[in-house]
Formats: sequence, C-alpha cells, structure tokens
Amino acid sequence: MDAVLAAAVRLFNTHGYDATSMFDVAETLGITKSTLYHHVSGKEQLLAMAVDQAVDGLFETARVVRSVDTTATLRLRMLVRNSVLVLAERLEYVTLLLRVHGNTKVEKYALARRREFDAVVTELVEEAQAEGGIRTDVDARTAARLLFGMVNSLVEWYRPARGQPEVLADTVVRLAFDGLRTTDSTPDQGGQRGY
Amino acid sequence: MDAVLAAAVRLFNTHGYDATSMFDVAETLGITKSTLYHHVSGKEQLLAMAVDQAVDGLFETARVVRSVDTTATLRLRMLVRNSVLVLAERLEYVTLLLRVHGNTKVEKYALARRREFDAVVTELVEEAQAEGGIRTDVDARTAARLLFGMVNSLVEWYRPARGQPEVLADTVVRLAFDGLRTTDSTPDQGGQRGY
DNA sequence: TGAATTACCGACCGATGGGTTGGTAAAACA
DNA sequence: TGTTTTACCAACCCATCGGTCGGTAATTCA
Repeated sequence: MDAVLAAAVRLFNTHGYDATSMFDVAETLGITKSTLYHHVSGKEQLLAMAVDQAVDGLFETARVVRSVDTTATLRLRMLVRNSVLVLAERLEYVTLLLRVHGNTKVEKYALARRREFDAVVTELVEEAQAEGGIRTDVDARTAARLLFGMVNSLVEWYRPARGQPEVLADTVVRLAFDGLRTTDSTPDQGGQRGY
Repeated sequence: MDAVLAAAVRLFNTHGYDATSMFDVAETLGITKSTLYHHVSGKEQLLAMAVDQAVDGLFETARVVRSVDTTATLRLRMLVRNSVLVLAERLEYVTLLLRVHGNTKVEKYALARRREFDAVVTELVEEAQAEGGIRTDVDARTAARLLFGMVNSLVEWYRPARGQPEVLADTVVRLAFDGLRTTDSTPDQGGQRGY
C-alpha cells in the first residue's frame, strides 16, 4: 500500500498529476489497472494521502516548536530549520503538496492547510518582531511568505543524495537571518546548535 | 491575438494547464473551438508563447544588468531587484513558466531556459563572493537557488493591486542581503537608489 | 479439507479532450 | 462589382482516461 502511494507520488511529480494516468501507476507497480483499483478507491485518494503525509510532517514540526520555552526569534529559527528537515525527509510528498493549485475538494483542502501553516509562521514572525529579535521594517506577512518561499523552493532542486539535510538546514537559517552580506561579525544567537 | 494568449494563460494558471481545455479557452473568449483554432495552431503554441513572454523579460533584465559597469555585488542586487519587477509586470506569464514541469518539447525548452538563467545568477554570485561583497561560507550555486527561490515564490501570492512593485522589490533585496535580523546598522551599499 | 477472504485480471463503458473538415458570412481589396 | 482574404461555426473523429464488472487464482483460516 505504501509502495502504491510512493510509486504514484513519484509519477505525479515527474509527469504532473493530471498527466499521470491510473494505467501509468499500475504499470509501474507491475499490476493491472483493475488490481490497482482493488487497493485504492481512486486517483484522488492517492493525492489526498500524499498531501496528508506532507501536511502532517509540517504541522508536527510546528507543534513541537510551539511547545519549546524560549524566545519567539529562536523558535522561528527552529521552525525554519525543522521545516527544511521535514521537506528533505518527505521531499516527494511536500513537492506534490506545493504544486497543488486546482479546484477539486482535495486540492482545496491542501491549499487551506497551507494557508493555516502560513498563519502560524506569520504569527511567529510578529512575535519575534515584537520582542525585538528581528527587523520590523518589513511587514510580518510578507516576511513570512518570502521566508518560506525560500524554504519551499528546495523541492525544485534538492535531492537526498547531495549530503546531509542538516547542513542545508543550517545554510538556509543563516541565509534567512543574516542575509547574503559578508558575515563580518556573525552574531551567535544563543549558541543552541544550529539555530 | 494577445487577448487569446492572455485569456489562455489566466485559465492555465487558475485551473492548471492540463485541466484547461481548448473549449474552456474558446468559451472565455466568446468564440467556438473551431474559431480558436483559426487563430492559434494548438494548445502547445499557447504555452510556448506564454513561456517566451516570461523568459524574454527575465533575460532582458539579465542583459541590462550585465552591461552595467559596477561591482558584481551591486549587479547582483540589481538583478534581484529587476527580476522582482519583471515578475510583477509579467506575473501571469512567469507564474506559468515556473509551474512547468512536464516532458513535452515546449516544457523541456522552458526548463532549459530556466536553467540557463540560473547559471547566470550563479556566476554573478561567484563573482560577488570573489570580490568579497557577499559571504563565502555558502556555496554559490546553493545561494543562487535559495535567492531566486525566494524571488520566484512571489508568483504564489503577489497581486498587482497591492501597491507598487518597487516597494516589494526593495523589501526583497533588503531581506535577501541583510537577512531577517535586526538591522542594527544597515550598510548602505553605494546609495544607488534601492540596490 | 473446505469456506472465506484477498489479489488479481481482461473486457468494457461513458465522458472528455485535442484537433479536423467542410462550409458560410463578412470585410478588405481591386 | 467581383474576388480574395479573414473570422467564424456545427458536426465529427479518434485517442485517452477514470472507473466498473464479472470472473479466476492464490492465500488465509477453521
């Protein structure tokens, strides 16, 4: 069953959801279409399961971060870092989630969950701004969107083979918080490994 | 003809390229499918034209930036800023370009041009690193990808109504180069309006 | 061993989609 | 005015797709 989902998601990502037929999925698994329908209720269910895999990972990380007792700024750093790790770990599922744009029930659900996650990030950015941890001359909503725009763009090029995701996560955090400019005097934000 | 392309691209973006039928496009224009085929050779041509609109804008900006006689760092800032402006100006075309992932001839062409643009950015990042203008502890290719990952994410939420694109472009440049951290002493990189 | 469950398949169905054909009405041009 | 070009359309073609149906082989379980 997991094999079915994995194969489907891989095909969805390489050829596009619409362009992938249930026949394609079945063929990849070495079974016929009828047999495939014996295992899954339909194409949309495959999409729904994939979206859930991605969304669950993201919200789990948001939940963990929320429960940590530290500054909002540090929690924001943790959220970014952990999100990169989730993206790397569930790459194919998150890729599919981020490409959803249509109008079916499942797709609308996916978009709603993404907006929900966005709201969490925006709130955290606002908190961090309020405590003076990050710049206030950029609208919180805009900052949150650009920040996760950068994070999410990973799905376009990151491939698991290319080294540990932790290294990448650190890079993303550093770039997001300190920018591209020469790191004259990198301010160590508390020294808690990586954040 | 421009009206045909505009209508098609809008539909492609809202419902997805595959999910949009030529009948849908025709209906939106208030003509029949046969008449639509009298104006365009096929669905792929519409995609090709849209992709060209986006790609041409991006490469034009890269060309202009390349011809400016200043530091690589400042040119990189200009490229980011101008890219945001192109994205805002040709939003629907660039949106479509960035969503292309399939395997047809046109889609492969689009991906190739995107990679080409990527190479230009990476090269500029390397130059800027070499002259000491930006941090060197991040791989140039990775930095370039994350940088334009952020820029490109605009297509997911930016809507023209929301104020001048110049303001947004400045925000993106600031965030990309100085990061989210509190702007203790914003280093004015030369004072050339916005960069 | 016999019954029930599970995995599997070939053939089929209705709908949709990209694209074509063969033609008419209206401009543009001479 | 006659002719060519342009804009337009209804009907049709064929491939593909999501999904169903009726049935068979293998497996599980009692």
